[in-house]
Amino acid sequence: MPELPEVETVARQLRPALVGATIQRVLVKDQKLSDLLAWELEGCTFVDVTRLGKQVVLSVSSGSQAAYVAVHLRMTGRLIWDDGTPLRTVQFQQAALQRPPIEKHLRAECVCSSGRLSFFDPRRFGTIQVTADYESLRPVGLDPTTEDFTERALVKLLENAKQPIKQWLLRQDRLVGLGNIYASEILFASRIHPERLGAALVTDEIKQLRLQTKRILARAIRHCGTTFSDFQDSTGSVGGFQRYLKVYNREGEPCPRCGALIERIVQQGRSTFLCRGCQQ
DNA sequence: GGGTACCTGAAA
DNA sequence: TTTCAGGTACCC
Repeated sequence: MPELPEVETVARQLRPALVGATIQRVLVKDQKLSDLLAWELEGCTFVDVTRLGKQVVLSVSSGSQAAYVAVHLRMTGRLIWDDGTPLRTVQFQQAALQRPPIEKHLRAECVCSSGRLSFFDPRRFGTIQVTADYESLRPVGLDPTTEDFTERALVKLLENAKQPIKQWLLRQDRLVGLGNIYASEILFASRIHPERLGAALVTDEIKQLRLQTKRILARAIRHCGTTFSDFQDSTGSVGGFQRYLKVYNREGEPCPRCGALIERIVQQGRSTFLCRGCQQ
């Protein structure tokens, strides 16, 4: 589920709730996450929640000791804070369309003084890593929401890109944070055909690519990672479902820009959506 | 680089 | 029943 904006949203929403809470007990329900137990997290206090790439990083400390719990949600992970007030499971809008999390999918839990932080993950792809070295968690790819994502930097990264641009955008060792949905959306907004080779893009296209990447990510973050729906009302109405997405999951629908039918192609085993009218 | 594997559940 | 899923580590 989560690409950069969704992970950013989770981090932002958890931060104020979690900071200051002290961990009393750590429960691990899924053996794959048992590394968690090797750390003495009981007694530690949450001091920050940040995002690194697509990971949510929970910073904890106990006296002078610091540790960092890096949670990668992969496809279906969810981090939910429950402090007894009405449960805000709506972390980002896609989540609002999911069922509420169920006990069967609870993989790990952190019981705190003021509430509990639960990690749900039906598909069990999610990972949790703990380290004392924050820098070791930093991804190699460039974060496109930072100032370092300049036109020059993108030009440089694309110089040797022998892959189709869509596949290249998904590489976390180049840019971090994009996933299958935003990659299609960004290429549509940039009017670049997803099968163009990265190294073949011309200056104007690279300009657009950078601009649209920044624009789309910023807007998505502003909307709390509202990738799929634009539901605003508390009734949970999904009338505006998918209004935000221009091409993703819209095969056969008319392109909102030129009216041509949106197509779905498969690249490296994954769906890409495009408009041939707009993306030559 | 390109398939395949990892898992489970929802939808076709 | 089959296919698909917003991610990535691992194999050749």
